[in-house]
Amino acid sequence: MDPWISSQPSLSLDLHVGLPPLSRHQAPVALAKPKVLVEENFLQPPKKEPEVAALETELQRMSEENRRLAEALTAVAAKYEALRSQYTEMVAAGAATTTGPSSASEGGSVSPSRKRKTSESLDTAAAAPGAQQHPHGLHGGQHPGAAAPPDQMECTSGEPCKRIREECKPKVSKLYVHADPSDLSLVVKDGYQWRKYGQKVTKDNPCPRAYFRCSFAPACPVKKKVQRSADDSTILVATYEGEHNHVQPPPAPSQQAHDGSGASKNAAKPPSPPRPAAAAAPATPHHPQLLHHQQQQQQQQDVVAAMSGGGEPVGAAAAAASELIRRNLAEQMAMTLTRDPSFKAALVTALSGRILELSPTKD
DNA sequence: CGTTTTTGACCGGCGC
DNA sequence: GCGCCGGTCAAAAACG
Repeated sequence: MDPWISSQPSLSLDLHVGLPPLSRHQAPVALAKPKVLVEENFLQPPKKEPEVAALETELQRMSEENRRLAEALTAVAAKYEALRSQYTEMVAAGAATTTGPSSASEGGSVSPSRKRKTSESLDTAAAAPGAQQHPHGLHGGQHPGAAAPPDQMECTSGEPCKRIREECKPKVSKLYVHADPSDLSLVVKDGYQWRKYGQKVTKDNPCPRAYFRCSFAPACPVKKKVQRSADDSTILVATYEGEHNHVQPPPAPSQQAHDGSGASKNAAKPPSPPRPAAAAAPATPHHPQLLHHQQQQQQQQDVVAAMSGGGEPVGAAAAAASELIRRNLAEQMAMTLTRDPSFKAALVTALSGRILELSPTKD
């Protein structure tokens, strides 16, 4: 019987547990826990109609599939880590051979502070508290806060340091955001709080470049440069340097007042619509890690384009490479999501709410 | 009144 | 050595 069930077409646990093709790689881990919730709260009714049985079977099947996918994901992650460490070693070896033992060689001749006034060094000292322990932290990867800004690496020599600094550039990412042409503000909403500390007109671009610093955490080394594209003034190019060593600020009730350089007081500037504005660019990410993934995606797509001979007809090999890269990216994004505790919590909350909503006892 | 933005000046890197 | 240029500082102004 259970008229409730038959009257619930949405009983299908319509939480997208039934993975669309694309999410096949990302769902397993994230859904593992909520699935338990479902089983505990949901399958207890003793009576099992055929539909329920079918659903249960389906659920089990998906559980199995999820497990398989989770294993595959783990394997891929392991391979990725191995490759990454290989790459890191190669880069380190390259730096060692071209520059020698670096920092020690010329030590001492450092300018005590590259800043102007003498008191400045305090600033950098305070800005690198504890967390910045990775002298050669090549792209901190998934470790938020494992990144030391290039300028603050404990390298005290001249050239070697420079070279290493350049090789650590991967931590610089770019984000292209489509902005309303009438909106003159250089505001890129990315979920963080930014404080503008400078603006400059650069040579190669008539539009001024704005410099932002993360204002949420005083010691956060992340900097952001925002400038309109020289080619298309409707495109804002945001360049991020470094990685946040703190959690993302809680989502503001009124988002528009929080990100983008504390735009709350930009009365002189036209009020930008709260909409994140992301037509030409990957949608404004609320998770900076996603942002970085998007950057990586773009970079890797560029690589693919370069591999294909830039302009020449793309061969099957390039297409295959592109496909491979897409898959890898999807997997990386899935890993990022599944590692994010807040994402899991949100998922659990959503599932719980949904289940309660559907529950026959709720009435 | 506290915080943020503006903006001119300063500093260091780099090319010539 | 010199000049250009990008990045940053910091005082003053603006804002809520």
